[in-house]
Amino acid sequence: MKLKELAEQLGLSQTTVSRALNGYPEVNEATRERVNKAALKFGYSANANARRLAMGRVGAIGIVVPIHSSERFGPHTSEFLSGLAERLSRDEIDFLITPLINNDEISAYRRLISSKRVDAMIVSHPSLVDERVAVLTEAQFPFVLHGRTNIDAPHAWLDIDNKGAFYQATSHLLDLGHKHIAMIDGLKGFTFSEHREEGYRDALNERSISIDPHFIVHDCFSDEIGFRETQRFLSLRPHPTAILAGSMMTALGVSRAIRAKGYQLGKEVSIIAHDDVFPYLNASNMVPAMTTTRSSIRAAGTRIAEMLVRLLDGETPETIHEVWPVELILRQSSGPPVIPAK
Amino acid sequence: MKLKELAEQLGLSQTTVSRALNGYPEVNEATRERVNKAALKFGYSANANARRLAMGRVGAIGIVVPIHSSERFGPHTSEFLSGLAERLSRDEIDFLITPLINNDEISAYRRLISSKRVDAMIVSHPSLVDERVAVLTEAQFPFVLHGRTNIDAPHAWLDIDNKGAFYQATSHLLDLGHKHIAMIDGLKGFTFSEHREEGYRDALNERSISIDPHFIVHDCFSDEIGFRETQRFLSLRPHPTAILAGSMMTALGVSRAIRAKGYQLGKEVSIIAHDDVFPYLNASNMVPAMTTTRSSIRAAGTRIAEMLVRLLDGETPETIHEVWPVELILRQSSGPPVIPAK
DNA sequence: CCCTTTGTCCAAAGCGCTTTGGATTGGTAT
DNA sequence: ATACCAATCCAAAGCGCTTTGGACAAAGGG
Repeated sequence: MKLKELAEQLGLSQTTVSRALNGYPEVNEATRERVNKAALKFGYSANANARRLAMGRVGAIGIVVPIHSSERFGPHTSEFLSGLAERLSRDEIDFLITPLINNDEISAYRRLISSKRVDAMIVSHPSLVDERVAVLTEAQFPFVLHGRTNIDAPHAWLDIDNKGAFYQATSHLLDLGHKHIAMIDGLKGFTFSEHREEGYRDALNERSISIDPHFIVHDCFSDEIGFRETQRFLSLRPHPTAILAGSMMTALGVSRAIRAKGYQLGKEVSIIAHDDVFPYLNASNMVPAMTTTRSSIRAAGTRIAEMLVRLLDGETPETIHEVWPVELILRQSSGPPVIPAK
Repeated sequence: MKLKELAEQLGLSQTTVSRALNGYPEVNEATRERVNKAALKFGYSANANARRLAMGRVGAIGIVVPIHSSERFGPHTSEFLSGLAERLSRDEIDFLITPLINNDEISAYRRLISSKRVDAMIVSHPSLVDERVAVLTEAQFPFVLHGRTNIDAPHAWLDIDNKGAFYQATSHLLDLGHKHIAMIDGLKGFTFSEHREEGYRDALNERSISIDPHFIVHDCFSDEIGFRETQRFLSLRPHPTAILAGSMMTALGVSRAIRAKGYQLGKEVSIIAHDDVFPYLNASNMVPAMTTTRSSIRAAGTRIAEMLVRLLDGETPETIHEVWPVELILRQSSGPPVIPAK
């Protein structure tokens, strides 16, 4: 069933039917109702391609997901997308996921722009100087950045206070009396990793505690990395009495390694993890309950969707950005250091 | 830059340029090369909407993701999508995710069909008699089902042998001497959950062991459910000496509860989990290493993408279906039951 | 009673691409 | 020479929708 046929059925012109369906004012309410009823009855729904061709607007936003790299389609991404979806579905905007294979991100973004298949894009995991952001702003293509980058050009973004989070966590451990604090951070180069490290370093520097490079790891977030690196940490002399974990996945591995060594969490070795709030992995349910810096990545997705809608409604990107504070939630996995009973 | 302009630049007709770009034979190789170069130089890339409108083909497949329900956008979904992406990106097919809010699945599928925005769809988590499958086959819309359903109409699907997996796991536990085996399965109504329960029941019936309804739980897959239900199990008299967990998330909670009770995994209480193979959560890395029934959901995604491509190439759905066997991998979390030292 | 306004509706012109049905050319067979 | 064929290229007709620029009638103002 196409518009033309529907119009014929109703004895109206395509124009009127189209307008009725799209809520334009210049059509009689009675007519509109008649049209709506008929559309429902015949199961008519506009051909999206034709519609977009005619309007120039698409009703979809684009996301490029690298599928082979380490920041792959993991639990963070899916929580984030889930949050996005929550808001975007209200406006019937769906999203187009372009998987990236050859790792040529920039050209993937370029193609997506010129193919006119999306109205806007979301870019995640920025580096300190992110070329994608540069390309998109230059092309005047609307987008929201999840994270921060140092590119000058005005653009919309939302980020959490990663630096503050790790500063807080580190300071808290220092307050508890820890002198040797290790960190398993995200991959080098990403802004969030750098910011976290900054927070960590600032806290240590503030107390004039020297920073041991062996205590800093940059890698992907996984149980395995957490386990392996913690084993390494614990074999050092002196070993760290507290570990910052960049994600809950990492934290699982860290906890495992601590326990494997016969230590108790929050006693011989403390741990504070960053928690993106996964519905299936709850920090407060762990044993012992895990102290975390907490910020829902899902909520961030929802908010970013909100920003995107504002952007598409014509709001200027300059005014759209937010930094979310991160709360430190004290639970049992962090406590004053205890000398291991030898 | 649009086709017309490019054609003018080249002094050719739109027809020729279009054909050159799309690899049609009736254009001189020299001309084709000239066109390709120019396209590259001017950064021309066809407007996807116009192209689709003209061709009737889209270059995207659709997925409806319920975002509020329990089978939400979780780690399973993202691993699966990741697998899909791996294969689809080769053919430059991207996917359109339609978030579902009001839970009116059927009409979401209907809209997606009639809006002509996708060439095919993937449907996941079927129930025993799945209405979506019925609607799609009736509409003659190409799709691949991830899982199985009892709908007669021929359709393409791929499923793992859930029944066999749980039959194997249960039998193994019985071989070890367990008499009281509990199961935390997926939500009631989904085919995979039902199949798993069948496998479990068959194994028990085969040995004439009566089935205690208190030992069977249907719920979503999460750490929390695993923990809570295992606590409940362990408070029963007699309590189960082995627990089947439907997912690795669940298994985490189960392990936690077992340990919290002061029991050792594989001793007082054994556990076998179904492992969908998450890159960030490795069964063999756990302590003790976890016995699992193992089948990569990511690989399934890739294979389903493959099937989809075949379907779009005109292959008939009748011939496209596969059941994947599931391997039981014995590790340390399962062993003969040990009477708790009271 | 004529003129303007307002409320409805319509015909037709795009949107940018693919594809059908030729037209043109140069070469080969008759 | 004539006819025929293959190799190239092109003009124009869609694809199904939105939107511009009126047309037409009823209503209101003088």
